[in-house]
Amino acid sequence: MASRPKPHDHAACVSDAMARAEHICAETGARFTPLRRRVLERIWAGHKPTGAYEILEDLGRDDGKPVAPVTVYRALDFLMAHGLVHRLNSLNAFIGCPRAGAGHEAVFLICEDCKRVAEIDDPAVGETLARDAADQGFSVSTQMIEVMGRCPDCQAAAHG
Amino acid sequence: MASRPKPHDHAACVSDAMARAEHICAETGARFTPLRRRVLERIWAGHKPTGAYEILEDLGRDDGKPVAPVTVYRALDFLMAHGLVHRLNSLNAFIGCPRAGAGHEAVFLICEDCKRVAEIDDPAVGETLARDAADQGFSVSTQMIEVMGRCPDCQAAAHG
DNA sequence: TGATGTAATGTAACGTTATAACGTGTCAAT
DNA sequence: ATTGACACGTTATAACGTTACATTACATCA
Ligand SMILES: [Zn+2]
Ligand SMILES: [Zn+2]
Ligand SMILES: [Zn+2]
Ligand SMILES: [Zn+2]
Repeated sequence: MASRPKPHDHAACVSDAMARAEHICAETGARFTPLRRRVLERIWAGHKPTGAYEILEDLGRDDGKPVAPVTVYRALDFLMAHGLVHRLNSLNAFIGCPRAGAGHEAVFLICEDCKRVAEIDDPAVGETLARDAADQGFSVSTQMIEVMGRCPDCQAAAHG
Repeated sequence: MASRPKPHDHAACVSDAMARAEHICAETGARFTPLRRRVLERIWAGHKPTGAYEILEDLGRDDGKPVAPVTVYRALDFLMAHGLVHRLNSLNAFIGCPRAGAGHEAVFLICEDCKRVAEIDDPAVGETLARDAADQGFSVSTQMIEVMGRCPDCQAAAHG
């Protein structure tokens, strides 16, 4: 509790993300419907990996009317297709992309303690993998790189 | 169908894997029980990613007596703990490790067409990731790197 | 040998994650 | 108004994974 390295104005962080989404959808002619907006908002709200059923429950809580799984998954598919969220395969969860729009190969640093995720983008990683794949005659379409470990805060908290 | 680049003597490939498993378990004092052996055999049999329930059904078919999911998962946990199989998170499936014993950070090349998987091990990838993580003050415990794309055979088959 | 402790497996129920199949509403272009 | 594309609703089911507790196998030692 001593230091707060990054104040992280989360309200701004969320509204930025929504504005970016709006912009991207407008550009591509994609329909950023209320449902999709709500799902994206919900994902950004906690700023950490969020399960589909977690979203589902929250949407249902918001306005009584229960939501079906498929509804959420469809929205998630849309958001992923437009690069607005990523799926974390090791967690069966989704997280907002802080660099939406840039068609990127991301690397995720997932804290095993607090579950927070940092998305970094080192082109060298993708290049190395592409080269390795090419050596095998393998042509790459997409990558999934998830690194588990401990974030700085949680290391400090464990003050080991 | 024209060329067969690698004849791949699969019988030998499987029996090698089983022998390695035997050896590793003997060394570490782990019990390579009949159940665990059957699960590992089943995974190697197809030489491609195999779902837990696929294994489950085959075990049940073998000797009438149905097998419960938990039984399979327990065996899989054991096999993973001893580095004999890997889990492919993007497929919810398991595959035998061709380099069992070496505690390694593997990279998986997964063919989206034929589902075959090549396991490669380029230390540079892990090093780069570790450095990237360190830059963020993040300490790495494990990694998961899965590359989707097309294997040489399937590229040839599509003769694009 | 039989008692004892530990690891492995059996059994039943349950929980979580994801998709299939088909119907209805919405909206814009012709 | 008709058409067609797309989003969303509804229901059911598939696929994946775990909890809790009972039983059995196996080694160790009194
Ligand atoms: Zn934020
Ligand atoms: Zn943390
Ligand atoms: Zn083989
Ligand atoms: Zn292939």
